[in-house]
Amino acid sequence: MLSFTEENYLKTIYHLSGEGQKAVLTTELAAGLNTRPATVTDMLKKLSAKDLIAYEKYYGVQLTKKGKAEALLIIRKHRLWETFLVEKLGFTWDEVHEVAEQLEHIQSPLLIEKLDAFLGHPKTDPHGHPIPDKTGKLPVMIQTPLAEVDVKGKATISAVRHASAVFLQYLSKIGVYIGATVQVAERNEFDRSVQIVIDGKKKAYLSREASENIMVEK
Amino acid sequence: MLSFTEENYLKTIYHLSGEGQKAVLTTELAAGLNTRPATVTDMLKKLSAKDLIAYEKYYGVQLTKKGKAEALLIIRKHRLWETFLVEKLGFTWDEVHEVAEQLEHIQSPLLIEKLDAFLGHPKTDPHGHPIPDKTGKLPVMIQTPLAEVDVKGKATISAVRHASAVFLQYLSKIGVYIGATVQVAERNEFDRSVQIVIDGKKKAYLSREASENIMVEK
DNA sequence: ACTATTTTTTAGGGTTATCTAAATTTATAA
DNA sequence: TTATAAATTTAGATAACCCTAAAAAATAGT
Ligand SMILES: [Mn+2]
Ligand SMILES: [Mn+2]
Ligand SMILES: [Mn+2]
Ligand SMILES: [Mn+2]
Repeated sequence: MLSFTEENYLKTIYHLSGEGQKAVLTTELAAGLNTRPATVTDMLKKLSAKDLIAYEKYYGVQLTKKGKAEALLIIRKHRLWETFLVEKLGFTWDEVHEVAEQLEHIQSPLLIEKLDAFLGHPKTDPHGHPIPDKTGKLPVMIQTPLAEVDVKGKATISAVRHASAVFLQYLSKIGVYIGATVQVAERNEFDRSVQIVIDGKKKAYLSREASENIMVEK
Repeated sequence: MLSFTEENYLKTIYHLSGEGQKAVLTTELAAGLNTRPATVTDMLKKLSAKDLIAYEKYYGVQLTKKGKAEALLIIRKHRLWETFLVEKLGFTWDEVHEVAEQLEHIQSPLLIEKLDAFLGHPKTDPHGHPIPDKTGKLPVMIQTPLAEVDVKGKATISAVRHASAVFLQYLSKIGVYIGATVQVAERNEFDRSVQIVIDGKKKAYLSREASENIMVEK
């Protein structure tokens, strides 16, 4: 069985590698886990011995099939719990991440299957992120950043790229939420900021950076 | 903040001391926590330094006011989660304890208050055990063991004393559940075993030991 | 190609929670 | 009261995880 710490390493490697594509470097991992490179090296040896990662000294690390499956299970639990907190307990989308960081480590296959059923087998979490099914399969999502939507183009907000509390609180304040319809009214070609209309009513201005972190379906 | 292990010590001291009355000895604690007396001694020094227990070498340990408050918070979380698992997720009463042992350590005051509200501020858990309120106050329960009910006497089953999976599964099998009405049809004076009638219909035989571990309200 | 810089690993410790075995203290019983 | 038994504590280690500082390897700049 994996320790709390080992699980966090696997999950972070998965995210930093772009869902398991490219290799992750020691320093990136140290930054992502808020720890020191020397500490990371220690743990990489341990995870490598357990066949959860392929580790090449000085050239970074990738998840093995086994490691990826573990990572996806933890992400499944994280996103199911976030969904529970919002849908059933009335948390706001900016309050759930920290609690889910703890709940994702609870060990009970029965619990997670019952929770999934209780929530009606959701496909996405409160941030629009896909929830892996029990075999680790991710629902396919066709999404583009709002930054790439043409002027006058309409789209539906389907996810946020980063789920930091300040960003989410800002989005709530200006009226952006998952499921909202947006139209790009105007794009400033100088700094790529946009003016949008939400649900055909509310107007809001977004910086290029904000619009790159909001994902839409057309 | 308390570690996982420290929390388990406080909770176990609370239970073994009879809700904080008598002192608990090192060996009892070692047995209750499935560890060695030497390990317990180490931890008692640590908890004592943190003013969570009053520890007198060779004469056992008692919770301080602070330690008791922490213990009651953990018990509150444990029992709320057990209630959630049964009421909302459809677990049976013999499946919840192990999972609640993990969930009770999740740190989030907001979570526990929202969970309490979601469950409708329950007073007791699936085993009939009282749930402390957020100030640590326990609802008063007037209960007697079924072993002490007079022959022909009627009562309502309100709790089980021990919540081990085998005992609970046995009770379910013979038709005993919290809220059931029981009448003691006959008591064998030789071994104090009883014959009971559940809800005026189902008959069952109980050993003295079983009847001492079933609590009723008259 | 050869320094200088950056990244990564190794060396050497520290903390928490655990253990077994030995020493000490308390309890029991002749 | 004094020896023996039982309970408890102390001594000495180990494992997991983390740290800083030093050494080694890889990369970049001339
Ligand atoms: Mn999250
Ligand atoms: Mn999320
Ligand atoms: Mn329990
Ligand atoms: Mn219970």
